[in-house]
Amino acid sequence: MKITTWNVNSVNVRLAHLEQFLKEESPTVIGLQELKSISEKFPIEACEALGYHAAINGQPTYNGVALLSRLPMSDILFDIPGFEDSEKRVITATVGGIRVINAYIPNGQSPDSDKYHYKLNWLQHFKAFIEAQLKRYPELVVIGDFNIAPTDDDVHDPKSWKGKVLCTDAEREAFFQLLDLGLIDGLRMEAQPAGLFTWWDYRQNGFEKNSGIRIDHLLLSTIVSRRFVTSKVHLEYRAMERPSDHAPVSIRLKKD
DNA sequence: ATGGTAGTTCCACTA
Repeated sequence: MKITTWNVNSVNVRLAHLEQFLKEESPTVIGLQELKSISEKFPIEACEALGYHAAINGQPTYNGVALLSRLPMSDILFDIPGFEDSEKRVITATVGGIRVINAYIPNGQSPDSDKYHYKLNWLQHFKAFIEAQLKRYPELVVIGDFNIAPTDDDVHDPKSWKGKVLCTDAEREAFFQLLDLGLIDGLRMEAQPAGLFTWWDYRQNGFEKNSGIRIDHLLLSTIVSRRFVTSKVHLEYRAMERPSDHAPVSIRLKKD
């Protein structure tokens, strides 16, 4: 089983890249973020033609998330139940016995903005949601664009990022509170070389210089983590012509 | 300290 997360930064602009990824990498399930599309304009036929079922939580202009799966999806859940939020950031489904929560966590803009407080508050509700889901579905993964670089090892230049949004102590604390629920950072299950990132700024040739950060994550529940085989950041998709600013990130699991 | 790029929408806003 292969599980992928990818912030595509507009699903319609990135459709050719997405189709190539589905063809060549054939993930069992992929969580997409930043669709920037209403559900009605999601390229569902193109995905179905490649053998994927689609569950879509779209929104005009901003946000929007979806799950594509080779296997049928069940118990599909939209957003965070009981949390009033006009932004479409979460979609959850059960695939092949695994509960997959796919999220686009708020960016927060800057620590002195209202959006930053919205982010921290959002994370508290997200934590409660994961906790409840874990009780019901112990075989669970949380994937997506977390907009948090957990440690300085996840940042190309920790000095310049210190105290900036995505790297503040409060955001990192919220991230580790998610792990404290009983989740493991999938990409840290095996030793990694320094400079392992998933997002690079479009500006200043960020990717060419590998001045990136690691903000896209796959968190595995204890039971799922026992099936871990390997993980991969698909750098070649960030190196393409007119790419998303995020690379797809995958983990592979043993059958049981 | 600033501004660099990309996507969408109505030309500013978010990232």
